[in-house]
Amino acid sequence: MEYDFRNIEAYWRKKWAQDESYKVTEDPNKKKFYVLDMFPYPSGAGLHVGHPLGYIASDIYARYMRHKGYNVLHPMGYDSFGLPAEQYAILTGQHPAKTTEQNIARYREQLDKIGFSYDWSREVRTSSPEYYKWTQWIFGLLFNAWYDLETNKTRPISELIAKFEENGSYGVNAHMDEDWWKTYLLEADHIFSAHFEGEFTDTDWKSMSEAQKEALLMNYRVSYLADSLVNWCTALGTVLANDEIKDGVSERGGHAVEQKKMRQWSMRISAYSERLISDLDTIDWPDNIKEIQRNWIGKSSGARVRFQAEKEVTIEVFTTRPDTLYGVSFLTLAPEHESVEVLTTEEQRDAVSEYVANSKLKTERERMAEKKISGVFTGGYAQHPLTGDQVPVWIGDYVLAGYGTGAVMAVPAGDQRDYDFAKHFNLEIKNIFAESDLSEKAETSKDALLANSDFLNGMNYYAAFDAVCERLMEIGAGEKRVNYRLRDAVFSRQRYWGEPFPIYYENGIPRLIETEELPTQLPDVDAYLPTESGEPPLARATNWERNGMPMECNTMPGWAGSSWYFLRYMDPNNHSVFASEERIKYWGQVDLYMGGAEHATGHLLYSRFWTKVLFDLGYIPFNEPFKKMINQGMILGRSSFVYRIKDSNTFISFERRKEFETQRLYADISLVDNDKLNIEGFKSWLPEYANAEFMLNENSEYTCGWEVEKMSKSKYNVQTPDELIEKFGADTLRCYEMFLGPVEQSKPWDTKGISGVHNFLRRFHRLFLENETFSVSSEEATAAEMRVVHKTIKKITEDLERFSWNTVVSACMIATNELTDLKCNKRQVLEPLVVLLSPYAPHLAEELWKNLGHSTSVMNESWPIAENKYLEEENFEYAISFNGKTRFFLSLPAGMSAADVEAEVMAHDSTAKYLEGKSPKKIIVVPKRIVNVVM
RNA sequence: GCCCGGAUGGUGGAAUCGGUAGACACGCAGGACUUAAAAUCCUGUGACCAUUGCGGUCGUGUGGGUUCAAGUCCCACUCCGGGUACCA
Repeated sequence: MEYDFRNIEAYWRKKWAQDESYKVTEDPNKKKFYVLDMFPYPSGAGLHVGHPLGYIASDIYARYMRHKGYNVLHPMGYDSFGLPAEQYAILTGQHPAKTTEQNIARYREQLDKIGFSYDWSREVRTSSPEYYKWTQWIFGLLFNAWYDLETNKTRPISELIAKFEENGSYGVNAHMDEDWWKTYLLEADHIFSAHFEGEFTDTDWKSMSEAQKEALLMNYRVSYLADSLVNWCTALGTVLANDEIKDGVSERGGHAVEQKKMRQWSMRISAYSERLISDLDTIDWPDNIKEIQRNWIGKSSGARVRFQAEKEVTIEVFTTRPDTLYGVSFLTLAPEHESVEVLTTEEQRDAVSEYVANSKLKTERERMAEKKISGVFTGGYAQHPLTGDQVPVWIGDYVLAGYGTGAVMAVPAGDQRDYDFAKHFNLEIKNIFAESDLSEKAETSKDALLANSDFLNGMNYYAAFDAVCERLMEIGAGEKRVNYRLRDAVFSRQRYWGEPFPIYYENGIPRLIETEELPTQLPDVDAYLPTESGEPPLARATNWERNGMPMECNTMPGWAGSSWYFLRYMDPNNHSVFASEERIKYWGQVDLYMGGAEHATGHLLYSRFWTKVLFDLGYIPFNEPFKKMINQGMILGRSSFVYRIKDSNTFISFERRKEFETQRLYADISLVDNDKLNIEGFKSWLPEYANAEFMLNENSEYTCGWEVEKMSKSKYNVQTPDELIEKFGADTLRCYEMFLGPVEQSKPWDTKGISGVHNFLRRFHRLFLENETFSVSSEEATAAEMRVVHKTIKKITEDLERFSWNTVVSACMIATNELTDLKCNKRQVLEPLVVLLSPYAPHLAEELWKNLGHSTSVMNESWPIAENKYLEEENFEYAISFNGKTRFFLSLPAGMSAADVEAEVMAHDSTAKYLEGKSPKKIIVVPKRIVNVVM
C-alpha cells in the first residue's frame, strides 16, 4: 500500500465539503481566534505558487489554534472590483461581472485543491451588491461626519449642525483645510463679506439658504466634495491616489500622470495623521511596515514663521529648523504660490510668467528627473521678523505647492538645497554657525553651535528651537507647528467597475441615498468607456437618475471595499446591518493577518482609517483592525533561457554561448529539468522553433541559462500549484512551501527540494505499514520512543508559537527518521504525531486518523502536550573546551552540580593532554551547557 | 541622500537566552538491489593539511573591539534587497 495521495486527497476534499467541516459558528463558551488572509483580486491568470504561500502559513496556524481549542474564524473572499476586468470589458464588450465570475470560479477550484480550512459559507465579494450596499453605507457614514479636534474623534454631522444652530462656528474646533475660507469665498455661493475668516454666528447660519448651508458643511465632512489637485492619468482615463503612483507614473501600466484640478470626492484621512502614527505602537506589525507608514504620513515638527512682504502680503513658511532663522537670506515660493502674482515687479514680470508657465507644463516626473537648479527672482522683498532686514523673494520649483505652506525660508548655511540654490544664483550665504566651514557644503548637524544669531548665539538646535519659537510667539510672527505629509485621499474614480456612490444631485447639492434604499446598483451601460464629453462611463447609462435628479457618475476606488471586509466576514449574510454588534463583539480584531507588504501605504492605511471612523462613531469596539500581521515574502520565478546564434535557427548550449554572438530567449520552464532542455518538447512548443538545430555541450545535453525574476506569463516562468498537486499532492505542496524558508523572506521558486518533502510524507505514511498493509501495534512505547514524541511536540509547539513554519517541517522529518530507525509502529507514539502533522498535511492526517480507527475528524483533536518526564535525560553530553575550543565530550549526570562537573573534568585523562602541563587559570561550568577551561 | 532589513557549505536554509556552527533537505560522490534503467535503501559530503589510525589548522561579507566563550553584543566599512525623496 503506497502513499496514494491522489485518492486520499480527493476523498477528503469531498468529505470535508459534504460535512461542512470548516463551518464555524459563534460560540460564547469558546475563546475566539481570527486568522485572516488578504483577499485576492481574482485575476484571469489564476494562482501561481507564490499566492498560496501566505494562505498555507495562515491555514496551518488556524488549524493549530483550532487544535488548541479556539473557535477559529478563517474566511476567504474576493476583492473583485478592479481595473483588469474593466479593461477586458472595454476590449470585448463582455460585462466585467461575467469575467469576474469566471475568474472567481477558477480561483475557487485552485484554492479547494490545496486543502484550506476556509469557511466558505462566509465568502465575501466586494463587487456583489449585497456587499457594496454596506460599502456605500460606510461612505454615507463618512459623508455624515466631521472631525472634532477637541475630543479627537469623528462625530456625526448632526452634532455639528446643532452647534451651529446654537452658537455658530464659535467653540467648534474641526479639522478642515488650511485657509479653507479663501477658496470658499471664491467658489461658493455665500453670505459673507471679504473679511470672512471662517468664523460665523448662529444668526449667520440661520440666515443661510439650504444650498449655502450645504456648501459650508462640505468643508467639514470627512467624506467631501472639493476641487482638488489630483493626479490625472490620461491613458487610464482616471485619477489616481498617491499610493497608486510609483516614480511619477501609474503603478498599473506605467502611464504618465499629471496634476489637474478636478471636482472630486475626497476622504479627510489627514485628520487622522497623528492617531495613525501613534497607534502603530499598539499593534504587532513588522517594523518595516510601521516604518513605511510613518514615513508616508511624514510627521515633522517645526514652526510656522510669517514674513511681512510688500503690498500687504504675508508670506508664511514652514521650517523644521526655526533655530536657523538668522541665516535666512531669501525666501522661495512654489511657482503655484498665491502671492507670486502680487509680489512680482514689472521688471521681473516676463521672466516670472515664463518660469511659472514652464513649470506648469512639466509633469511631476519631469520635474523630479530634472536635477538642474532653476528659479527666478520675483523682484519683491519681505521683512525678516526678527532682524527687520529686507530679504528677496524668489520662486523655484524645488518648493512644492502641496507641502507645508508652499513657501520656504532659505537658509543656505543650514540646508543643502538652499545652499545649492544660493550658490547657483550667487545669493548671500550667511554663516550662522560658530565653527562651520561653508565653502563646500551646508552645515546640517543639529549639534552645531549658532553664531551671528543674536540671542541664540552659542545654542545648538535643541536649545535654540524653543527659544526662537517663544520669541516668534511674543511678536506674533510664528509658532511651533507639526506638519504632516499625508494628504487627503481622492475617492472618485472615472471608472465603471467599482462601487457607485450613493449620491444624487438636487439642484447641484449632493444628497445621500438613505440606507433603506441601498444598494445603489451599478447600471448597465452600452460601453465601458467615458462619454464623448469626457464624463465617466456611468454617464452612459440611461435612467442614471433618481426622481429626475442626476446621480453621481464617478465610482469608488479599489480600496473602498477592502477597507472593511474583515468585518463583513463576521456576519456576511446580514441584511439589516454591516455586521451585528454581537458578532463584532465576539470576533473583535483580526488576531493574525497575513499578506504582502506591498499594501503598506494603501490598503493597510485606509483600513486603519475606516476602523478609526467606525470606532469613533461607536459601531465597533476597537480602533485598530489587525492586531498582529506577518508579511509573506514574494516567491520569484526562475526563468530559463536558450541562446540562439544570431540570424540563425541554431541554439547553443549555455556553456558554449560565448563562442558566437547569441540572442537570449525565454524557454518555458516546463520544458526544462535541472537546467537541461527537453529538446523535442522545445521544438514542438512554438512553430518558429520546429526546425531548430542544437549545438550541445560535451555531455550531449542542452544546458539552459537562468535568472531569478518576478513570475510572469511573458517570462514563461510561472509555476502553478495545480501541476505540483497533480504530481506530488496538496500535502506535499503545503509542506514544501513552508519548508522553503521563513515565510517573510522573498525567495526564488525552485522545485528541486520538493521530492525530499514528498519523500518525508511517504516515509511518515510507511510508519503505519507492515508488509504493505496498515498496521499499528498496541505495545507500550519505550522511553526512547516517548522521548521522540515529546521532544517533537515541544519543538513544534514552540516553533508555531513563534511563527517559524519552516522549522516545524524539519522537526517532523527528524521524528520520522528517528522512528523509522527505531522501527516503531506503536499507536501510543504515532497518534500524537498524526495530530502534530495535521495542520501541515491535513489530508494524510485525516486518512491515517481514520485508519487508526477513529470516526471523528483529526482536526478537532486537542493539541498534544509535551510532558517533561519523557524529556528528562539522565546524562548530559558536555562539550569540554579549552580556551574556547571544543576538544572532547563527556557524558555526565544531568543533575550534577557545577563543582562536581569541574572535578570530573579535571580528573579526566584527556584533560591532562589538553592542558599541556599548564595549570588552568579558571574553569567555567555552565550546568547542562558547557565547560570551558581557561589556561 | 535618508530610513528599514539582510549577508552562514555547491544550493535552500537551521542554530529561539552569548555556550558543540552547518540541523533538516536538495545536489553531488561511492555502494547495494537490477540484464539495464527508474524507484528504493546504505555510506560519505564546510575548506585545507594529514590519512594506517589518532588527528590538526582555518571557517558565518570585511576590519577592529567586548567576553572564559561571538553567526549572535558594540564600533567602522563593503555589498545586496526593500521603502522613500527637491518634504523645507
